[in-house]
Amino acid sequence: MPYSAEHKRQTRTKITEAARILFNRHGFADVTIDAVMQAAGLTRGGFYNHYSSKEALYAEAVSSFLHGRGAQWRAEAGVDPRNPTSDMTQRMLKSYLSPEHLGDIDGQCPMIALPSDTARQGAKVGIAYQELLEAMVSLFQTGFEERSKANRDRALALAAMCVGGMVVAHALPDGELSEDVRAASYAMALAIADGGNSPP
Amino acid sequence: MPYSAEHKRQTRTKITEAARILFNRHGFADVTIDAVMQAAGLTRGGFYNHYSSKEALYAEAVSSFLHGRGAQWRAEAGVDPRNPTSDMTQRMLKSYLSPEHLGDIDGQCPMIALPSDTARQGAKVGIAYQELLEAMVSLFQTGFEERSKANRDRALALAAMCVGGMVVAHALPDGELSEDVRAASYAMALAIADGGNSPP
DNA sequence: TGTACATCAGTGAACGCGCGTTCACTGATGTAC
DNA sequence: TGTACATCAGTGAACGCGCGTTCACTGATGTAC
Repeated sequence: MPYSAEHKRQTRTKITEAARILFNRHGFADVTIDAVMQAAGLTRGGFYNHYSSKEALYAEAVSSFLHGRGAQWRAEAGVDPRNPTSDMTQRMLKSYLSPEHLGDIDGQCPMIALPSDTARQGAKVGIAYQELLEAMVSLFQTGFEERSKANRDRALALAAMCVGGMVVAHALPDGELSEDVRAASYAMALAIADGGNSPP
Repeated sequence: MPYSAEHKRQTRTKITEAARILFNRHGFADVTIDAVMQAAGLTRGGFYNHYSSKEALYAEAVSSFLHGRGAQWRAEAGVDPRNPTSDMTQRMLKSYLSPEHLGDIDGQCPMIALPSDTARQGAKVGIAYQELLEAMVSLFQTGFEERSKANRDRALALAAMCVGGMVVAHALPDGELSEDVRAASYAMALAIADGGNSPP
């Protein structure tokens, strides 16, 4: 069995990672298979040894964020849901709604970079998006002391605030307004997180 | 001067409106000039009598929402910023974050349907997006009694909550989770709007 | 009032280009002996 | 240990298709007389 399975796995990861970055930068339609393979140091034809279609690649690129770039990013922020600290949610919000995250197109959470592409792709892509959201919601829930319907709703709204603040800031060309939206969203998210079990 | 200016203006509006709906449904890349012109009851070639490029059309399609479908939609919701009532903000939130708005792909606010397309297009598109956001923020500010930095921030965060809740709900394939996000965002938005001048 | 004319919105064929995907081939590598 | 072999990851040319845009032409309509 020439070329170990490990070798193939690594190549596939290189492709996925290159794709994730390019999709973040340019969106689904404006990224070509050729560009992805070149960024991964390979040539066009080999793509179909690893993925059955461009859409399948897209789904995995979104999905890969959770355990790849996203995990690294949580580690840097000192956020670990399996070992929750009292300020975990605050750390998460600070990092997610930071100017650095907004400016880091390549490393940005795909929920921000790709929502409208995602909404129009096939089932696999939607599932990948949902995985990301559920991870985020679950993290917020872990940060709350009590597990209740009210707190789940709070976690969902908090996730919407995080994604919404960044999506809007990202779409605005005016840097000042963009920054104002980000900062206001961050402040409001903190307030929501600090609030009691009932909405503010 | 054959064909009155009025006639040309009407044709242009037909094209823009057809485009707005198709872009909402399928996104920038997956809408062809041919499809737009057909939907407007015209043929491909005439397009460039009205617009200089597909991107210019896109910008105007986004922009047109404010005084077109969006104005109609505000009227139906009983929201008029020039004649503010005490429950204007509540009405706005109820309508924007409603299940109906979420399901109405064709008539949906472009801030929800097209954010990632928008972020990657040219300057005109960004400006159009910003117009929509500013209109929304301004409406929320009008609804608040006092004009202050804290209330502007509250209006910005509220807008982020509205867009975020809908964008996320829109991207999720699981109808139940999608509905939970929408409902939680709506409840939280109401709480934010009802709160005092300080964050909750 | 009626008619010739000029304009330009609209038509539809054609152009050029790039992309997703396929395919016959190559050659690096692990295995059998 | 060394060598022939089989496998399949990777190559790069080619295919087919569709799209944005251009262009020469048509014909509906307002105006001048």
